[in-house]
Amino acid sequence: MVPVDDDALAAGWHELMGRYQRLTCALDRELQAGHGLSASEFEVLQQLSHAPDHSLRMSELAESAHVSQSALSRLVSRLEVDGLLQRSACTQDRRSLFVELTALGVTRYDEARPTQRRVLREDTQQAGGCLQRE
Amino acid sequence: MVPVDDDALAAGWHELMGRYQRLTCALDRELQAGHGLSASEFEVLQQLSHAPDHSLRMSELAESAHVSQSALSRLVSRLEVDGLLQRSACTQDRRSLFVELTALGVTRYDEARPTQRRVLREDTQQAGGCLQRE
DNA sequence: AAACATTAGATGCACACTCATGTGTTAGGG
DNA sequence: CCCTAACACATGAGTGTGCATCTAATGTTT
Repeated sequence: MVPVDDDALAAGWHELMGRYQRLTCALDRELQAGHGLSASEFEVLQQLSHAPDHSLRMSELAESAHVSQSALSRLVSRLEVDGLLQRSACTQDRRSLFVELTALGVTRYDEARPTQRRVLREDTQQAGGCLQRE
Repeated sequence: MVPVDDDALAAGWHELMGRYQRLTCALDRELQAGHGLSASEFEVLQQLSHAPDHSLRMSELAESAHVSQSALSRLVSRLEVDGLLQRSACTQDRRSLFVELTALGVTRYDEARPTQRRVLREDTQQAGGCLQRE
């Protein structure tokens, strides 16, 4: 077991916090201005767009989009009002709900994706950001 | 210039989000339960404790703790009520305020630090977490 | 010196989040 | 079967945050 220096760990965490704050802030600003989406909302659309049939259970979606259960419930409500996705019952387990991207949701995601990618790229270049895997 | 794959960038960002959410959640839970501090509040105490005279200007503190100006203003108000720190005027520039850790604040930070380090260590081990620098 | 621009910090407001709990559904004993 | 536990999601209450704006102090221009 490699001995891990606590202070190095704290420094790493501090750096992670910084990068996260900076990126979240930039993404929120640009996605909101350009497409009326928050970073979390974009992330939800992204996970759905990568799912088979553009559809996932709420619980699966919460897991894969790194959003809490209650936050997802409200977030999905908002996006459903906007017409970007829709909930539908799950006949196998009536406790579950499926969330499915609408055509409008697909379009909105496709429009927003270049913006998100651009922000990520800009930050990575400017900050020597270590987003890519080693 | 190395060509950067947009999808790899997005994957890296997704991973960063996950690690941040997981750690923030764990830190908030444990620090709150054990010491009545949020992760942000702990971070502020930490920056102050590493500063000369345990004292920083609000603007410096906001920068180094990765907290927005308005969030810091309220956060400092809370911690001041709790007696962990105190604001004091800056005679050179009366727009600025100094924030200084009180004895109680130092104590509280020293108590909380092992908890924070433990959470970081546990997460790093469990998730192969890449917190340490390369 | 007067007028204007800039900066530091506080605050009203709207909003998203967390926590705890409620409702309805499914699964597992006794 | 019935009763209880576990689960999926929704929701009310409380709280922290961001944005825009305000006040006060400083810097700059003419």
